[in-house]
Amino acid sequence: MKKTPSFEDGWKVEIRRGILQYAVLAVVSRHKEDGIHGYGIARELKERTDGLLEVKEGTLYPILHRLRKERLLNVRTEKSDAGPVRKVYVLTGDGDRVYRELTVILDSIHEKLEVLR
Amino acid sequence: MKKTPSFEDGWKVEIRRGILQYAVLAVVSRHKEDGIHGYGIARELKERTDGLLEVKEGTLYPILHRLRKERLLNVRTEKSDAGPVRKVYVLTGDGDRVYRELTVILDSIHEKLEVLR
DNA sequence: AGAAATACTTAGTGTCGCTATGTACCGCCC
DNA sequence: GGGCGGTACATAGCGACACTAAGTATTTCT
Repeated sequence: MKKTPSFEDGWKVEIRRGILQYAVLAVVSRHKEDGIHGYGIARELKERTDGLLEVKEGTLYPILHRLRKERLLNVRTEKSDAGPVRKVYVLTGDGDRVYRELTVILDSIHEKLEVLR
Repeated sequence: MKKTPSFEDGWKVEIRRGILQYAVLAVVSRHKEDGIHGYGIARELKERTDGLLEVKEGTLYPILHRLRKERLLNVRTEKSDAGPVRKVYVLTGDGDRVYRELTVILDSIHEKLEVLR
């Protein structure tokens, strides 16, 4: 039985767009010098937002690839004590700059939406 | 000379996704019984958000068509004193319900993003 | 050996905002 | 009466991206 996406599902997908990339930057940013690996990002996103910003792997890894291509993240590899080699991400200088700019934009949008109400 | 979209442009496009449809609902919601026509929505969105949520017509009208198809908006026509016939939009019962649900979701996302920082 | 958790990858799909263009009606002014 | 600017709506084509779904690979525990 194929699950047809409900209208509400659609809204949630759309609203998440863009926000997710910002959320990833935010999580990486909290792990300043040490960095954090993809799987860990997924875990934090889920746990620290009570499941609201949970991401599937097929969503997260493309985001990480993009952010790396844009030079917002650097990657290094690291052996894991349980599982295959990890890719550990840290913010670049640009990444930190963009993250802070986006914070301003998002706050501003939220403020304007309140004005509209 | 073709203008290649910058990285920052890309972010703004993504972050607006979904938000715009909510913003349209918000504007229509403020004009409860009287309703408001498309062009007026565009004007309000631009003026009341200091240009931040300005929409081009090619963006707005598809949104209105979608919202109508989803039965969140009703339409009636109305003669204009300057220009062609207007389509005046009002929220349906469903529209009002979805608008309020989305308000909760958006506030919640904003709150969770602050937790992530 | 098999299961389970960890960890990353990628192909295919649908949606949506944007650009660009087209259509059409009105009032004003020379 | 013809042009112009503002009003008002419609749509084709495009690129970006989250999602679904499936696959690969490594380690630990039983």
